Amino acid sequence: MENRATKDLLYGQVARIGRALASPRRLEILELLAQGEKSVERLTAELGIDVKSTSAHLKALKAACLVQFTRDGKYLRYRLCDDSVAQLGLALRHVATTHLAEMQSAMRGLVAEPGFLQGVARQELLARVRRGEVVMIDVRPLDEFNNAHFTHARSMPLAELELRLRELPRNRPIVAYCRGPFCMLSDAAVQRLVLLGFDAHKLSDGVSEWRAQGLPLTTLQPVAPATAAGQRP
Amino acid sequence: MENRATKDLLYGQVARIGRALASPRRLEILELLAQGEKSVERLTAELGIDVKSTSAHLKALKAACLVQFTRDGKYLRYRLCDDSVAQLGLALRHVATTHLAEMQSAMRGLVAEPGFLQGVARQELLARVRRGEVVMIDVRPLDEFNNAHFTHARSMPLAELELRLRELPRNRPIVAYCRGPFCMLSDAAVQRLVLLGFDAHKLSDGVSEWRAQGLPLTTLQPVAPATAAGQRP
DNA sequence: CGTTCATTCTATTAAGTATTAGAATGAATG
DNA sequence: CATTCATTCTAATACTTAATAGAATGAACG
Repeated sequence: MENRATKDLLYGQVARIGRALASPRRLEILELLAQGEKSVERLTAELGIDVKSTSAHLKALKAACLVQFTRDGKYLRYRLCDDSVAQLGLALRHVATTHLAEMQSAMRGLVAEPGFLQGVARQELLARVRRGEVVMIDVRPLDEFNNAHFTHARSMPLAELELRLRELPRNRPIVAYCRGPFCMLSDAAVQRLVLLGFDAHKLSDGVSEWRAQGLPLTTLQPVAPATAAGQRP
Repeated sequence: MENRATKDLLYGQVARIGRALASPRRLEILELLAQGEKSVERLTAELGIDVKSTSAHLKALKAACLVQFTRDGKYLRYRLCDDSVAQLGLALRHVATTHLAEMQSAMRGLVAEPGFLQGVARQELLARVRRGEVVMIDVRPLDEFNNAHFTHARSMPLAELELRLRELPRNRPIVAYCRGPFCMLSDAAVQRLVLLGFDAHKLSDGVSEWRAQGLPLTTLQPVAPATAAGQRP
């Protein structure tokens, strides 16, 4: 049956992508790369695993054409092939959080979305930030902020938070965001700020979520690198 | 490190979905179910595999909460949990066809998208169909047509094509579609019709693609069954 | 009760994967 | 040339998976 062979081939190719998405580590790498290019060394540090292991995962992602790299001096800088890869990650997370009960309970452990945000549409939140009624801080490392951030957000990396407390207002709400719903940088920031008496809240959206909703971002590059496959440069 | 454990848990859950998508068979099942509910027996026939094997794959999809079933007499009727599952399938196929070179070459074997469709926006095609300038046929089995089809398309299952040739016009273009870009029902129909002298063309879109673009569909059910998880009813 | 649809259990075979670790290699820097 | 970043190769262990097949079980039908 000719049909069978062709279908097996087509679905087999798609399944290669599925296989690349079947590892927690690789999903984490994709989320990190969605924040901007990163070297293998940097990824390794963020993941807290062996370099060789990172390299192996990157190889798998490259085989599925989800990431590319270019050499930059001694460093290899990896990035997502394309904005559609970030969208795929979003779709996957969306299905996961909607359908998997265990996921729900795991996320309850994280800092809850604040009451005053739950009822507020993203557009309205943005308007308040723009009017200065709410201060929005981006607690990711500075390079990720520079690569793309919510318009009107201020960079305030978690690592520098303690030293820069004076920059934060005590008379207005503060909203912190980071890489997305699974990233815990903003949880840590909010927890600390609340303890210090600030009116701090978490926004679980990250840049990918914001972009998918067509909300305003300030980006270094126009939108996406957008080329074909993950070949040697 | 508490962070690590939580992240592993979260990404581990998402990776379960990735694993479910890592098998060609299961992707094929998802595409079939995107056309509407089907019994295990029916799926088994379409896939051309062992019933036990179908059952095992369905179990895997159920574990990832991608499908649900209800009993209907002797039959168990499976369906996608949610429209977001179909969207995930679309996102996956999109990345695959864009990035994987081997996929491109495999698809070249299929009947090419006709020239007169390539430059035509979907809206314009729909307008022509509505005005009767083009006849659009849905060559999937009737139950799939009944579940959801492009508005103004006529049902003309491939199995009945030879017997119903007189219903087709010889003075106007015919556009055939089926389950999506990987389905070969419309390829077979177009090939046969062209051989018989009809001006027939393939539209590679299926109902999922059409829906994602917000184009008009006629559906049996409002939009989606939409409930929680794939538990025993 | 016998039949059909579907799942489960058993078991085997074969293939793939993650993790870890040590040693070697390649590419660019200074 | 020594160093750093990164990959590759090797190897061992352990786990997971797919396909297949025979036997048993459960659920509904008539």
